Amino acid sequence: MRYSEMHLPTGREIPSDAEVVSNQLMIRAGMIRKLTSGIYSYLPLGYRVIRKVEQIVREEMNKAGAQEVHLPMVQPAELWQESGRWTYYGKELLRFRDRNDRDYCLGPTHEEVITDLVRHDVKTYRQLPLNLYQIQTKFRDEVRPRFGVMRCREFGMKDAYSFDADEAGAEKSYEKMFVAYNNIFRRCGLMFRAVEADSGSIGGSFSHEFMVMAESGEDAVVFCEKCKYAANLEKAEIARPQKAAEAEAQWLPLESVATPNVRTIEEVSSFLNVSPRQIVKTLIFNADGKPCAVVIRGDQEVNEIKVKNYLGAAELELADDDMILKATGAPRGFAGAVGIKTRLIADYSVMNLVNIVTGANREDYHLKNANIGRDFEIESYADLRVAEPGDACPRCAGSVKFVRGIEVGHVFKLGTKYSKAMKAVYLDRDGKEKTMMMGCYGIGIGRTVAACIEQNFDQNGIIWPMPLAPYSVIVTPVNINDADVMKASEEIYAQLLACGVEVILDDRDERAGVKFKDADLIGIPLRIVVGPKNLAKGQVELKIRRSGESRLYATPDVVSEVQGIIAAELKEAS
RNA sequence: CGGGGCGUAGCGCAGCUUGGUAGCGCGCUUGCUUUGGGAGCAAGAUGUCGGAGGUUCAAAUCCUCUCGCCCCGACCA
Repeated sequence: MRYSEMHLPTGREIPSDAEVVSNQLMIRAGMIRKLTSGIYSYLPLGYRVIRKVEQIVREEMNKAGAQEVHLPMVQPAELWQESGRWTYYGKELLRFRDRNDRDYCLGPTHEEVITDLVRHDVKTYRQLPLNLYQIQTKFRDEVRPRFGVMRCREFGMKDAYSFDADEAGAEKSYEKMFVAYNNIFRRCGLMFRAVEADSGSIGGSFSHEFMVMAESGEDAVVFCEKCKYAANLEKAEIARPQKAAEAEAQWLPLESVATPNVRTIEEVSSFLNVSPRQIVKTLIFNADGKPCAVVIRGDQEVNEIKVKNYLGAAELELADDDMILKATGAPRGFAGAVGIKTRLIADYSVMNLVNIVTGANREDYHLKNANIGRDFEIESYADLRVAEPGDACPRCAGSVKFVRGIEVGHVFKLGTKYSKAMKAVYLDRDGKEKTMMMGCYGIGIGRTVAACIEQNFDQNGIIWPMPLAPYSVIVTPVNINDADVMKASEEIYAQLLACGVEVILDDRDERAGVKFKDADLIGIPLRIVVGPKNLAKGQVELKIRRSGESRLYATPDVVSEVQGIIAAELKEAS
């Protein structure tokens, strides 16, 4: 394409409301424009990159045996009422009415629609397994959109849904998608990691997120240096410690101490001059309306997702002052394990503690030397805390480290959550009606593009990996008023086009500096600079965006050289 | 939803404290010169100062309300 004819509005200034690099660069490079909070337009350059990702996704999904469909974005309330999500989904579901006063929503995801489709058309085990996918616009009315297209309200997503006759089949479908996702992100030229993830209320033991490693990532990833274990911090397991030998001999007499207005762990620690490791924190949670106390060592944090999963609660939040008062008989800040009137579960971290400091369930008092088995009993011990760097790996003898990541894909087994609620059944070999096993698999297309930029940029702009580059090459005549320079540039451009290379000819009447800056900003991997001095010697310059390296080639050779580089880089990522 | 910040030309910003009818840089238009890392000179165009109401002889500036955007938190696929 001729640059002079392109709609490619690049900008020198960093937009004032763009926080992360990818967002700043996407705006400056003329890829996107914000329409309103969390809603973006893609301009020609940005949309080309989107289509690159989509194409890779299509190829790998098709290769994995999935078939592409296109489902409606506007969905009737009835379907969502059937699955139970009309009430459950909350405010993120954008609802509206049509002229006949019927309720609809904009699809934030498509389990309902796909399940409705499949239950209608699939009647026998002979039609299974089935995997259908689409690439489509989703709308989620995010509380707080941010980071440009990384967390926005309207976004392009590839979502796939698998239907299987049984658990073993579902397992296989999941595996296939897992492999396909690895292929997709590798082909996109990304540094990523598949990590174990919380499957939450959706259920099922298997769930993986595909994380692109980037400092700006919203998620923390925990991984082991020795083995392959990697998990989202939300999910990261803590190994169960050994129960220490009985330490009753060390037990000191229980003691009540006045601690006026001393509530937090820090306050208790300094007031009583004991380490937070010797204090036990007692948190009262409201689990579906019922109180439950969780105790954990004072220096550690409770992972609410673990608590929620452990209790099997639909809703979990910290109890309000009223519930705390009822459960403990004391105001916030003095809850303790001894004599509490609720269920009491404990994190592993308190298992081997003796002579514990804890709240007294009495205003302005704490207890010293509380001991499990003498002063209070724990209903059960579980892994309820947030992992920390240096924790023992739950799978091997190593220890874990933390990195940050951007979630670009998520695969999980749904089981029969939707098929059961919506009666997606089939007749099995034995003539019995059975419920289909489902899986669902998502990839954020725009987010993948943004994540790629987060991993590939420098001070001058974006550095596209070849597979996602909107154009592979830009031909830059240094001066369009020099007839020889223009003639050579046009020839190279025409030859590249003829070879099917995606190429820009920067035929603008701009100074060389401007053209170089723009080429760098939009991140074209290869640049052929045609200037009068080199041309006089029959040469042109080939500059590599990523390395900054530049080499001179005889004019007739540069086209094949470029083709070679492109082919090699695409192959490397395949 | 709680806390904070910001809305002035396409973009980035100043002006507001102390009211007097709007400015800078980039970009844009025209001309001349220049031409290998965001050129120079000259001449231009562009604003209901987010909106509504109020105070005042006079409001970008002060007051009230309202809308939008951003950040932190809460919440959440």
